[in-house]
Amino acid sequence: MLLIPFIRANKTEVIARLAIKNFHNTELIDQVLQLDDLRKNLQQELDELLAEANSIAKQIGLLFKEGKTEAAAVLKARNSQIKEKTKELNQKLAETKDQLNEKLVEIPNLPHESVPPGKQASDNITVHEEGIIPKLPENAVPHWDLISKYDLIDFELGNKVTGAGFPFYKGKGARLQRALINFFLDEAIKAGYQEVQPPLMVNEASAFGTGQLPDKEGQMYTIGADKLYMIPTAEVPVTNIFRDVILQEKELPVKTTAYSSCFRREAGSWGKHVRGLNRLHQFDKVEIVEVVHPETSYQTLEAMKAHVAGLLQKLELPFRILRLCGGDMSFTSALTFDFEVYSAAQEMWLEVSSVSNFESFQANRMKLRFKDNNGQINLAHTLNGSALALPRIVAALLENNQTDDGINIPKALQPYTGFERID
RNA sequence: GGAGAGAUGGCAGAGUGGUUGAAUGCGGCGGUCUCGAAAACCGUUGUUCGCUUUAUAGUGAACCGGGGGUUCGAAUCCCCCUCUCUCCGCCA
Repeated sequence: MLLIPFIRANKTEVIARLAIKNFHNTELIDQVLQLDDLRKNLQQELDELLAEANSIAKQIGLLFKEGKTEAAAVLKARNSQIKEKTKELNQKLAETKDQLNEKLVEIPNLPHESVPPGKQASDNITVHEEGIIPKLPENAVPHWDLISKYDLIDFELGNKVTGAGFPFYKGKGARLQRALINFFLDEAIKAGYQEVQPPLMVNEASAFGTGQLPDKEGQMYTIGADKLYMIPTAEVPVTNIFRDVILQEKELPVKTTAYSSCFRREAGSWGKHVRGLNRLHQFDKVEIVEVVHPETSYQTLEAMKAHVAGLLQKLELPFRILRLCGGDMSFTSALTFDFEVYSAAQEMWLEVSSVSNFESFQANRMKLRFKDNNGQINLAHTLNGSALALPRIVAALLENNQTDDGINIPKALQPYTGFERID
């Protein structure tokens, strides 16, 4: 969430920049500022009363020691009255804080100045494109046909055991998955990220910390009996490692990578865009997360992009990078680049990674700070990116590398798969 | 799941109603000493919110797992919740 003093000092700019994200609720901004004023007034009033009560209580203590019980009784009565007032004020203050927070949390992050305006995916800007789109054989087919031809993934079985969108990976299909996970993790470790294996469920506070709550409750699977949420991405448990943490400046940057299964309800999507591996309820992903000094977060964003691009180059996949427009960006992001690979048989670009700088938005929500060398406490910046999401990578690998009698595995991956071809 | 014990500052650990934001030790930071370092010694050491002609300053308030209560006054008494540990049961 945004800092109130910042909103107050830059109200016009805040409104203008939120408009890029198609957020036009200026009333909400005003309400936040008004509630904050009220909060301050109540705080002041309450503090004064409490100060008086404290001093009287001390006097009573002294009077008792001197045996002046009558004088003490007078003060006691006075303090009882003050106490009634503080109770009232306290309640008002708590209510005001709740209301303020409720509103504040509804204001999205400000987009970076380089974010183009726009309403939907078609307004995104392609900033980079590389790799060769392969010429497929005459009888080339989409990955779902290849998957059944070589018996790599069983959707029907997943359907039986769990439901649509929860496939079984089998044989070389399963081994390809495992190879990709190890490849991605090893590359991340080489780039200086520390590996963690996070829990696959998180509590409410964590889901709030990274911004899934209160907004996107519907996106997550919930474990109602235990008030837990299945993670939609490893970003959630990994970033929340740092919730309520004050780091030392010299500890920055903190670079973390994690492999996890991800669970997304994604209700209401049908058609060929969700066919095969294009969209699943459970999928695997390797995520990279960084906590950095505010001054270096945009350099870090570039480094993360380079890392993701390197992975796709090694996998020999044609890809492009998009600068997301205001309307297509997430609530929490300040600047996001999407990576899409070309899936040659579907003749479609598939999103395989999203790399974002959240600046201090998440950090403010989860109170992730660092103490600088002058002893000052500041909010850190957080970033994350997929490096990479598996299913669509698998789809593109299968389609782009198909031949009449098999599928070739890219060289970089062969040490991990232990085989060079699927046939 | 059953029984018991506990939750205090970065860590360890005192504190059972009245200048206790909290002894002491360790760690951290600054200094003295030293060519330098170690040792020793001295000093310092949390977070949040408010106010003060925004001040690496002053001042008020809050915080001893979380929430509520008793009291003029609570880390200290009472209630609820959460978590941790030990033993038993179960289990990979």
